[in-house]
Amino acid sequence: MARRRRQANEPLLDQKRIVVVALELIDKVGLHQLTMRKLAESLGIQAGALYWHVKNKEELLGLLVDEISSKITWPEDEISWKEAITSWARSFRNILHRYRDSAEIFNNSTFSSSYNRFQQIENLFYVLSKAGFRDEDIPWMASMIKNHILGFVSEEVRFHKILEKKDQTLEELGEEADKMYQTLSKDSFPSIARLSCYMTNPNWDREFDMGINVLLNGFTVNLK
Amino acid sequence: MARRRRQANEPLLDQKRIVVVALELIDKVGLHQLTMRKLAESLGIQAGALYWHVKNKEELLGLLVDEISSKITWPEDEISWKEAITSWARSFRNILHRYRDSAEIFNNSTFSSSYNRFQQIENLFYVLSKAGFRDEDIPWMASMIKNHILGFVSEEVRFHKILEKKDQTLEELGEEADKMYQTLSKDSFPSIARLSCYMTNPNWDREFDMGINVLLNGFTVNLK
DNA sequence: ACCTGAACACCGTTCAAGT
DNA sequence: ACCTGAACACCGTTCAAGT
Repeated sequence: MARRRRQANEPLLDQKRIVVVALELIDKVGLHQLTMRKLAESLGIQAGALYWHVKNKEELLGLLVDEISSKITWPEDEISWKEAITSWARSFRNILHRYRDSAEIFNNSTFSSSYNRFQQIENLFYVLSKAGFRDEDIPWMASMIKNHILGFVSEEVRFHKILEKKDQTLEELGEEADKMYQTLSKDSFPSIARLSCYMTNPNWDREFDMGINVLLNGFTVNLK
Repeated sequence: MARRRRQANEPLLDQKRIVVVALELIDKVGLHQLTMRKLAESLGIQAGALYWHVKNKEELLGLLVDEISSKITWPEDEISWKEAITSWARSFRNILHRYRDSAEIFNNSTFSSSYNRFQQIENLFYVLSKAGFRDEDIPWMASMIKNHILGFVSEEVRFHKILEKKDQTLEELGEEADKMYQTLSKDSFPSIARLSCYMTNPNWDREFDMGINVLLNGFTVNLK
């Protein structure tokens, strides 16, 4: 297959390339190290040039959300609405894990028009509608599902980051735990003390699915 | 009551005063304008002095979360577990609305030992435990409730901010809507088009309570 | 139309030195 | 012990000028 040669006047940049390289950069250095200047360096251009293609950093983050959203998959149409939403939710979670810090990007991005995000919402609305829920309830139900997924994965990531940190500097484990049990003294927080083993050793996959089940059953009980 | 005079050697700063002034500053200028330098100016000291009292900005944000958490109230012990959690959730939501951008602060703060946050978790665990749920399920159930509240309020705030912006620069309304219906053309997104009236005109109070109900009923169905 | 070069107005954090 | 002064190593964004 003949590779297309770069035209003399062909621009070095376009939004797609910026987005792809930005995601690669985040994968390497993390979201809080993604700067317009470092992104420009990765692209081999000056920082100012980015502003010809995107309005500002906020818009760039919106484009990243859109790109990531495009990877989320829906199952075939043959199954029940509960199976469909569960399958979609799992795909969403997997994608959030595939792109470093992407849950944080989703949380911080101000809602704006975005084709692939709307595609996901459209599908979710469609499935809930076909399931027989009332039009006026569907948007906030969809929103609850989305919030659960993003909140859940955010917590997973927070947890993993703490573990990583403790592997690096092992003395912080003791230091942190000390601080805990200084102010916290088991007497003041008996329930936390009793349940702490379940907090520090969660079964993420199971709890994610349980959460989805709680929502879907809750919807059925309340609204059907 | 005699007001205590400032001792000659009494420090200008302590964590409590820093936290209070930081919250005031956020109330005036918003979270993304809270900088260590502006905070120092509000306190009448140099920026570097802050680092004697807090490790860094992240720790400061953690202290803010703790301070805000201390304002959330639990009802008396006489009522059912569902009423208790509903009442607490409403209080949490009210507090998040009382402190500007506080949902964002909660979302971005990495979990650390904090007395008042633990107080809330302890109470939530206690109520769920007394309600008869299994120990191993309580932490992720509590987490779901928290995620719903934070996600819900975050969306409320996003929504309000969009409305504010559109009041200021009214031409953006048309521009934004244009962008929408250019890429979105109602044919591609029929469900969104049909439900958009419920998206742009939500009944926040009702939908918040409905969400809590969905969770509590879902818990009952799945786990009891 | 697209990009460079250079500037503007900021940041968080550190640290010797003062008191 | 607590704070100042000043620096270090950065940011996002703008914009005349080049091609």
